[in-house]
Amino acid sequence: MSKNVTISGVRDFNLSHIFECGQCFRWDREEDGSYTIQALDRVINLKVLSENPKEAASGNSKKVLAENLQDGEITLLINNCDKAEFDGVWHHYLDLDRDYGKIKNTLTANDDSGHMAAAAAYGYGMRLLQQERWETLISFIVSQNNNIARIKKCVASLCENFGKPIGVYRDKMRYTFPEPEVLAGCSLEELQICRLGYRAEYIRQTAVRITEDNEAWQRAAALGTEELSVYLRSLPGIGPKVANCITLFAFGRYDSFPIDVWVRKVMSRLYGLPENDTAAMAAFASDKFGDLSGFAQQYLFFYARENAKIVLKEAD
DNA sequence: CCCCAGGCAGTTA
DNA sequence: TAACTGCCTGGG
Repeated sequence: MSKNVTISGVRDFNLSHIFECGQCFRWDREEDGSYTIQALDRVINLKVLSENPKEAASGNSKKVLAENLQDGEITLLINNCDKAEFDGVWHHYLDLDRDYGKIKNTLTANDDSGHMAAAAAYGYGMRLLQQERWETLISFIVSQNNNIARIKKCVASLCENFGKPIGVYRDKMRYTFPEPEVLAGCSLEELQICRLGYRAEYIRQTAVRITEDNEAWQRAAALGTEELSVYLRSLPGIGPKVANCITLFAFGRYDSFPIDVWVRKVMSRLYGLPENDTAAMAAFASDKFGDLSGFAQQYLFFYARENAKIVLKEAD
């Protein structure tokens, strides 16, 4: 509890944009604005010590769409973690080696509509986390036809009921994400303790598949993006959207472009593509965003969802 | 009480 | 292959 480490000179880093853009589900926003994160069989608390002066000066950054959200350096305070652990584990998890300013510039320069520029400015400090494969796979099966509040509860319940305790932090016992063999050994009734609904059967069957043919699962990481996607979609409960989330969030395939209801709205109402033509949307992303499609998707998704009334008001 | 949430799978035409 | 529909659950 007393271990601390500070990291200064961090650019393009905004806690709420990173954790509330829907890529991960095991975090809690604390009263002081810090975030407690559970991942990699560990738990830490992240706090931003020095705010971007320009953003702070703007008063309410949520209401400002563009100019005021320029880059600035912040200092991170990480609790329950020492320097060695941060360097060895969390630095990579938080994707701190990547230059997001450069990514935003490239995406913006390739889109003269101005929508990408607005979305990237709005989502200032968003980063794609380098998440664990197995946890991400199960979490996004849970996510289908579901809302974020309930997804978080389901995932937390899976950990509390079937994970291993890793100690008390901030007055709560923390647990690891359950291993494939554990979920594979659960009956449907046992899994339903977590209120997973019809997704319980998908999770059980997928856990069984991955346990029984673990080699295929291990080999998947070496596959090309399309072959990886085919493999993932062969697992119960994984369709095109969930597969794209997994390749993007857990396998670092940044050419992935998950198309969900929000991205569909953006593509149709901002970029003028036919509402139901996901193939055209995928082709558009591939052409316009290329190897940076995943970053574009996160900026656009977050921008649309947080500003639905403003951004998507035209065409009802 | 109704609507629906970051879809998927099975069934029709 | 495109369109249609049911699905667990609980938040708003």
